[in-house]
Amino acid sequence: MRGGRCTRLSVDDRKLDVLRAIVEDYVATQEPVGSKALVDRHHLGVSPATIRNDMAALEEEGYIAQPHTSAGRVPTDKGYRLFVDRLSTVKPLSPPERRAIQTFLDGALDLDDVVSRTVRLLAQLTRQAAVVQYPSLSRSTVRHVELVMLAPARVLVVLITDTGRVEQRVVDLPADADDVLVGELRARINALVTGQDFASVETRVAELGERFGPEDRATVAAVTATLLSTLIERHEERVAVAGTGNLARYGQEFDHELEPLLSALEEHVVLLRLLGEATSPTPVRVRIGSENAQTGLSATSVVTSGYGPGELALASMGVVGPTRMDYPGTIAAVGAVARYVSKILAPH
Amino acid sequence: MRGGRCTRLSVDDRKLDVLRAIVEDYVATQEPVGSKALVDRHHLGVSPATIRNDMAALEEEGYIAQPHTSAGRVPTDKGYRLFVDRLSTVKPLSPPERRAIQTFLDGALDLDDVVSRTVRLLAQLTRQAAVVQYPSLSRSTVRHVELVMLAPARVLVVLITDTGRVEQRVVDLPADADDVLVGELRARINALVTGQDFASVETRVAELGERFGPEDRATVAAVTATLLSTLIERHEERVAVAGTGNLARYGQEFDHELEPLLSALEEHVVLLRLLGEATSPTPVRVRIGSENAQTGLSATSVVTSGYGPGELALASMGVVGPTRMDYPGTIAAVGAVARYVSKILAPH
DNA sequence: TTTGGCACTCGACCCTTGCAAGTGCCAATT
DNA sequence: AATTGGCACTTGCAAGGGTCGAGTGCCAAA
Repeated sequence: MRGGRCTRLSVDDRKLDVLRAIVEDYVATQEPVGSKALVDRHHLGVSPATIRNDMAALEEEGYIAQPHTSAGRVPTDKGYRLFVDRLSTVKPLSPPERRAIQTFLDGALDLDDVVSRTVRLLAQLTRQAAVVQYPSLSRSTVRHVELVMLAPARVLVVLITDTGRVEQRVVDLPADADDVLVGELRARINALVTGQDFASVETRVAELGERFGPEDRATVAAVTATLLSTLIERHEERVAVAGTGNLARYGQEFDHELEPLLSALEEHVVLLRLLGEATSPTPVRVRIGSENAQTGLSATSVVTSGYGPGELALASMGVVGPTRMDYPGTIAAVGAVARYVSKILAPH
Repeated sequence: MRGGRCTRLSVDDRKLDVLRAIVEDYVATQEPVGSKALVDRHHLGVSPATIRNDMAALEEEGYIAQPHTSAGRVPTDKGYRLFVDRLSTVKPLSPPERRAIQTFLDGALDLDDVVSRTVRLLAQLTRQAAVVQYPSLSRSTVRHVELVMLAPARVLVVLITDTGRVEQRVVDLPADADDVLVGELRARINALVTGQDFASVETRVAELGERFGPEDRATVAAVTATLLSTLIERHEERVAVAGTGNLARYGQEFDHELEPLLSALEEHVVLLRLLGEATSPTPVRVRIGSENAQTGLSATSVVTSGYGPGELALASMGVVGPTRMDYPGTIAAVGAVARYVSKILAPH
């Protein structure tokens, strides 16, 4: 009978098929799925009893589990992982969804607007919570540095990057300064750093003090120190969040764990760790349940993607939801949005 | 017996006393409160039966209601209103709370930092969701306007206010411009608007075009238009939110209404309407349940206060929570934080 | 290797019952 | 007139008990 009358699957192939069916059904219905329901909904050519054997094996191997002795099976984190890695095909977005991405993002005015639109778009498309990291400074180049005197011993430092991002800091100077000194400093800094990327700025600015008289060195040092700390500390600091309300719909399911989840979504430090360091824009990354235990979100899955103009990603964006999420759909949405935003950010 | 052996309350006074007791007990226990429990916990010198009569009267007048025919009484919005207006005394903050406010806010670096610390502080003190509006531009004065050429026909407009706020916009010019023109424009704009408040800027900038040659007028107009729209549109736009997780603790109580609430807390437009227009920093304002029905938050109460350096408030901050909240404590916390932040923002 | 049958488990649901809290009313008291 | 104790009534809630159904594991047969 093996390899017989029709295109027959080998045993292991069918087991994987069963796992896929379990994941799909469970994600759709939110209820433990049993052997009978499985053969009804998917046309596997075998009887429930056969499925039961396969399920027992899958449970043995840790891919599924049963919440109660006599209930259906539920995928484990390990099961979802296998599903994502080997069993799912990327689900292409529907034309309306594609249109939504375009119309939603094309009207963006500046960088802030791009980010805020993106995060709301992601939340809406996936019906989950979305997180978007502002493009990091480290990979951008400096467009302009502006110094503005606020008081005799206070200067506002404004840093403008080629991605249109503006960072500001107030510096208290060790001694009073005049417009001439500040003007000269502004000119020299700009001559040194305009067009440079972050790493270069660090080395170039260091030598700056030598070109000024000893009496001004402290002032120069204060300004450059602030400039550098702005670059470093605000490095990848800011994130935008939207769609937390979508998680409340799953509320019952997270049970009483909703509060720490919402708290975590307000903690930008946690979110940044969650988004991880961006590598290259293309691949979408999935972390499932216990895989992000360090961040205290072991009940959730996270789907992220880097984005940015070139081949290198400037930052990350992603979606946070229950482990029982529609992985193919979410992966497709995050990937599509990340690609589109990257295109928008490309130099024009 | 009236006015007899001890300090006796008149009937109406006792009814109010009963209402106060009901509100306090209900807020503390979250459970409908009955006549027996009332005389046990508060030493009113009368029997449960008497209290029952008073409660019947209070219900008649709409201050309390019973969820089920034979359950205890629960305050209505009208009851809370009376409680807040006439029955509650401001509960002074505990010394640890005062210390927390100081240590938490004193380390703030710049305006962004003040706002983000404030909102987290409020959320922590009240154990509810907190909202803080960034100081509005309209009451601030202009410290400096900076123009930076990004490309021959693109200029970045940066607006710096005396509160340390920085707003930015990119302008596409109708024609190429050179550094000379931009430099002159920068000088003229700053001469006109530095130190002026928003209302003055609007009139002063209008005449600017006349001082330039006809060929440059379109360029000048583009820049000034952006400057004005920045002042107007970003008017009171930004808000910070924290503590949404605290609302999840009340989760059961909001029942399935948690999702729209979380969504509303992400809609800055709604929040701004909620905070309302700030008048003067001092009085704390309370909106209870149905009183803010327009914003779709009729199940919640909102406690707000204006804040800002002078007698006029620059912006508002507040707290959103269930109608069954600890009003005296919340009012005290919001008031104290608003006063402290105002002090920090005062010119130094 | 697959299949049908069968006994077993266990949560979900429904119904009943008892309980406790709370109310409203009334007659008695001060 | 206000207050009080008593009493009957309502009603949600929790506990107990029985049934049902979905699902499993195992085993013998094909």
